[in-house]
Amino acid sequence: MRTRSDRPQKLAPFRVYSPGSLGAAVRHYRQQEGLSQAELAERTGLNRTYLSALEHGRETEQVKRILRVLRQLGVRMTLEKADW
Amino acid sequence: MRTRSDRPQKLAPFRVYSPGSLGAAVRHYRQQEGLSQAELAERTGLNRTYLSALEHGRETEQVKRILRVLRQLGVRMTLEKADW
DNA sequence: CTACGATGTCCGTAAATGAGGACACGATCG
DNA sequence: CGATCGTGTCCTCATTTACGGACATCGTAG
Repeated sequence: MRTRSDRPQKLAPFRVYSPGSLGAAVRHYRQQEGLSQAELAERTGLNRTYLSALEHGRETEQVKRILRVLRQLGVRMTLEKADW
Repeated sequence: MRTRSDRPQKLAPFRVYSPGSLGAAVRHYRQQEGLSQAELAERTGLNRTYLSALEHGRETEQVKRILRVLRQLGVRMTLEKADW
Protein backbone atom coordinates (compact mmCIF):
# COMPACT_ATOMS: atom_id res chain seq x y z
CA MET A 1 0.00 0.00 0.00
CA ARG A 2 0.90 3.62 -0.09
CA THR A 3 1.80 5.64 2.94
CA ARG A 4 0.61 9.18 3.09
CA SER A 5 3.96 10.39 4.30
CA ASP A 6 5.00 12.56 1.42
CA ARG A 7 1.65 13.47 -0.01
CA PRO A 8 0.89 12.92 -3.70
CA GLN A 9 0.29 16.61 -3.57
CA LYS A 10 -2.62 18.33 -5.28
CA LEU A 11 -0.78 19.19 -8.47
CA ALA A 12 -2.52 22.05 -10.15
CA PRO A 13 -3.95 21.09 -13.52
CA PHE A 14 -3.11 23.25 -16.50
CA ARG A 15 -5.86 24.60 -18.63
CA VAL A 16 -4.89 24.58 -22.32
CA TYR A 17 -6.67 27.17 -24.40
CA SER A 18 -3.97 28.25 -26.83
CA PRO A 19 -0.65 27.17 -28.29
CA GLY A 20 0.95 29.53 -25.81
CA SER A 21 -0.61 27.95 -22.77
CA LEU A 22 0.30 24.52 -24.06
CA GLY A 23 3.88 25.63 -24.39
CA ALA A 24 3.93 27.11 -20.93
CA ALA A 25 2.67 23.85 -19.51
CA VAL A 26 5.28 21.83 -21.34
CA ARG A 27 8.01 24.07 -20.09
CA HIS A 28 6.66 23.93 -16.59
CA TYR A 29 6.62 20.15 -16.49
CA ARG A 30 9.94 19.83 -18.23
CA GLN A 31 11.66 22.02 -15.69
CA GLN A 32 9.87 20.24 -12.91
CA GLU A 33 11.54 17.10 -14.17
CA GLY A 34 14.85 18.86 -14.19
CA LEU A 35 15.35 18.21 -17.88
CA SER A 36 16.97 20.45 -20.44
CA GLN A 37 15.41 20.90 -23.85
CA ALA A 38 18.25 18.89 -25.29
CA GLU A 39 17.61 15.99 -22.95
CA LEU A 40 13.90 15.97 -23.58
CA ALA A 41 14.56 16.20 -27.29
CA GLU A 42 16.74 13.17 -27.13
CA ARG A 43 14.31 11.15 -25.06
CA THR A 44 11.45 11.90 -27.38
CA GLY A 45 13.44 11.68 -30.57
CA LEU A 46 12.45 15.22 -31.44
CA ASN A 47 14.45 18.22 -32.46
CA ARG A 48 15.48 20.69 -29.83
CA THR A 49 14.57 23.55 -32.12
CA TYR A 50 11.10 22.12 -32.29
CA LEU A 51 10.78 21.91 -28.53
CA SER A 52 11.90 25.46 -28.14
CA ALA A 53 9.28 26.55 -30.62
CA LEU A 54 6.67 24.41 -28.95
CA GLU A 55 7.33 25.92 -25.56
CA HIS A 56 7.01 29.35 -27.07
CA GLY A 57 3.74 28.42 -28.70
CA ARG A 58 5.09 29.04 -32.16
CA GLU A 59 4.63 27.11 -35.35
CA THR A 60 1.46 25.44 -34.32
CA GLU A 61 -1.28 25.97 -36.83
CA GLN A 62 -2.20 22.42 -36.06
CA VAL A 63 -2.75 22.98 -32.40
CA LYS A 64 -4.78 26.03 -33.14
CA ARG A 65 -7.03 24.07 -35.44
CA ILE A 66 -7.69 21.42 -32.86
CA LEU A 67 -8.29 23.94 -30.12
CA ARG A 68 -10.69 25.75 -32.42
CA VAL A 69 -12.67 22.58 -32.85
CA LEU A 70 -12.75 21.90 -29.14
CA ARG A 71 -13.79 25.43 -28.33
CA GLN A 72 -16.58 25.22 -30.84
CA LEU A 73 -17.77 22.08 -29.13
CA GLY A 74 -17.51 23.59 -25.70
CA VAL A 75 -14.80 21.18 -24.64
CA ARG A 76 -12.00 21.99 -22.26
CA MET A 77 -8.50 20.57 -22.41
CA THR A 78 -6.42 20.16 -19.30
CA LEU A 79 -2.99 18.82 -18.51
CA GLU A 80 -1.90 17.50 -15.20
CA LYS A 81 0.81 15.45 -13.68
CA ALA A 82 -0.10 11.82 -13.62
CA ASP A 83 0.35 11.26 -9.91
CA TRP A 84 0.87 7.54 -10.14
CA MET B 1 -26.24 29.87 -5.14
CA ARG B 2 -27.10 27.10 -7.52
CA THR B 3 -30.12 24.89 -7.21
CA ARG B 4 -29.61 21.25 -7.86
CA SER B 5 -32.68 21.00 -10.03
CA ASP B 6 -31.17 19.96 -13.31
CA ARG B 7 -27.81 18.72 -12.27
CA PRO B 8 -24.71 19.97 -14.10
CA GLN B 9 -24.25 16.29 -14.64
CA LYS B 10 -20.98 14.54 -14.03
CA LEU B 11 -19.77 14.58 -17.63
CA ALA B 12 -17.15 11.94 -18.01
CA PRO B 13 -13.77 13.39 -18.90
CA PHE B 14 -11.94 11.91 -21.85
CA ARG B 15 -8.43 10.75 -21.43
CA VAL B 16 -6.32 11.57 -24.48
CA TYR B 17 -3.35 9.29 -24.97
CA SER B 18 -3.23 8.92 -28.74
CA PRO B 19 -4.41 10.52 -31.96
CA GLY B 20 -7.11 7.89 -32.00
CA SER B 21 -8.50 8.73 -28.60
CA LEU B 22 -8.44 12.40 -29.46
CA GLY B 23 -10.45 11.69 -32.56
CA ALA B 24 -12.93 9.57 -30.67
CA ALA B 25 -13.46 12.38 -28.20
CA VAL B 26 -14.01 14.93 -30.93
CA ARG B 27 -16.54 12.71 -32.60
CA HIS B 28 -18.28 12.07 -29.33
CA TYR B 29 -18.65 15.73 -28.53
CA ARG B 30 -19.59 16.66 -32.06
CA GLN B 31 -22.41 14.17 -32.12
CA GLN B 32 -23.46 15.21 -28.69
CA GLU B 33 -23.94 18.66 -30.14
CA GLY B 34 -25.92 17.20 -32.97
CA LEU B 35 -23.58 18.60 -35.58
CA SER B 36 -22.54 17.03 -38.86
CA GLN B 37 -18.92 17.14 -39.92
CA ALA B 38 -19.90 19.64 -42.57
CA GLU B 39 -21.49 21.96 -40.04
CA LEU B 40 -18.58 21.78 -37.67
CA ALA B 41 -16.23 22.36 -40.57
CA GLU B 42 -18.09 25.48 -41.52
CA ARG B 43 -18.21 26.83 -37.98
CA THR B 44 -14.52 26.31 -37.48
CA GLY B 45 -13.46 27.34 -40.93
CA LEU B 46 -11.83 23.98 -41.44
CA ASN B 47 -12.11 21.40 -44.15
CA ARG B 48 -14.53 18.54 -43.72
CA THR B 49 -11.94 16.13 -45.05
CA TYR B 50 -9.66 17.27 -42.29
CA LEU B 51 -12.28 16.71 -39.61
CA SER B 52 -12.97 13.25 -40.91
CA ALA B 53 -9.29 12.44 -40.71
CA LEU B 54 -9.02 14.00 -37.28
CA GLU B 55 -11.86 11.91 -35.92
CA HIS B 56 -10.24 8.81 -37.29
CA GLY B 57 -6.99 9.69 -35.61
CA ARG B 58 -5.22 9.48 -38.95
CA GLU B 59 -1.73 9.47 -37.65
CA THR B 60 -1.23 13.15 -37.36
CA GLU B 61 2.45 13.40 -36.75
CA GLN B 62 1.95 16.62 -34.88
CA VAL B 63 -0.34 15.24 -32.27
CA LYS B 64 1.84 12.23 -31.82
CA ARG B 65 4.84 14.43 -31.19
CA ILE B 66 3.10 16.43 -28.55
CA LEU B 67 1.67 13.39 -26.86
CA ARG B 68 5.09 11.85 -26.88
CA VAL B 69 6.47 14.85 -25.04
CA LEU B 70 3.69 14.79 -22.50
CA ARG B 71 4.06 11.08 -21.89
CA GLN B 72 7.76 11.51 -21.38
CA LEU B 73 7.02 14.15 -18.79
CA GLY B 74 4.42 12.06 -17.08
CA VAL B 75 1.64 14.45 -17.94
CA ARG B 76 -1.91 13.45 -18.66
CA MET B 77 -4.24 15.19 -21.08
CA THR B 78 -7.96 15.18 -20.58
CA LEU B 79 -10.93 16.63 -22.39
CA GLU B 80 -14.24 17.38 -20.83
CA LYS B 81 -17.34 19.32 -21.50
CA ALA B 82 -17.10 22.79 -20.10
CA ASP B 83 -20.22 22.68 -17.95
CA TRP B 84 -20.73 26.40 -17.84
C1' DC C 1 38.22 36.26 -17.13
C1' DT C 2 37.29 31.69 -19.31
C1' DA C 3 34.64 27.60 -20.13
C1' DC C 4 30.45 25.51 -20.42
C1' DG C 5 25.53 24.54 -20.32
C1' DA C 6 20.98 26.12 -21.66
C1' DT C 7 18.22 28.43 -24.76
C1' DG C 8 16.66 31.52 -28.60
C1' DT C 9 16.87 31.92 -33.31
C1' DC C 10 18.04 31.78 -38.26
C1' DC C 11 18.63 29.01 -42.66
C1' DG C 12 17.92 25.64 -46.27
C1' DT C 13 15.78 21.43 -47.34
C1' DA C 14 12.75 17.65 -47.33
C1' DA C 15 8.67 15.89 -45.70
C1' DA C 16 4.09 16.33 -43.76
C1' DT C 17 -0.39 17.95 -44.28
C1' DG C 18 -4.65 20.80 -44.92
C1' DA C 19 -7.63 22.71 -48.58
C1' DG C 20 -10.85 21.80 -52.26
C1' DG C 21 -13.19 19.13 -55.25
C1' DA C 22 -15.07 14.79 -56.51
C1' DC C 23 -17.03 10.25 -56.14
C1' DA C 24 -18.96 6.07 -53.71
C1' DC C 25 -21.76 4.00 -50.40
C1' DG C 26 -25.26 3.27 -46.97
C1' DA C 27 -29.28 4.90 -44.60
C1' DT C 28 -33.45 7.39 -44.53
C1' DC C 29 -37.37 9.64 -46.37
C1' DG C 30 -41.23 10.52 -49.41
C1' DC D 1 -37.61 3.86 -56.84
C1' DG D 2 -35.35 8.52 -56.73
C1' DA D 3 -33.53 12.28 -53.81
C1' DT D 4 -30.91 13.68 -49.99
C1' DC D 5 -27.73 13.51 -46.21
C1' DG D 6 -23.65 12.08 -43.67
C1' DT D 7 -19.38 10.23 -44.11
C1' DG D 8 -15.19 7.83 -45.95
C1' DT D 9 -11.73 8.32 -49.18
C1' DC D 10 -8.77 9.66 -53.10
C1' DC D 11 -6.12 13.29 -55.74
C1' DT D 12 -3.49 17.33 -56.55
C1' DC D 13 -1.53 21.47 -55.16
C1' DA D 14 0.21 24.97 -52.16
C1' DT D 15 1.61 25.77 -47.72
C1' DT D 16 3.32 24.60 -43.36
C1' DT D 17 6.61 22.71 -40.59
C1' DA D 18 10.09 19.72 -38.44
C1' DC D 19 14.89 18.58 -38.97
C1' DG D 20 19.89 19.57 -38.66
C1' DG D 21 23.38 22.51 -38.12
C1' DA D 22 25.20 26.81 -36.68
C1' DC D 23 25.77 30.95 -34.11
C1' DA D 24 24.71 34.48 -30.35
C1' DT D 25 23.51 35.47 -25.73
C1' DC D 26 23.24 34.82 -20.89
C1' DG D 27 24.27 32.98 -16.47
C1' DT D 28 27.16 30.43 -13.62
C1' DA D 29 30.87 27.67 -12.03
C1' DG D 30 36.09 27.49 -11.85
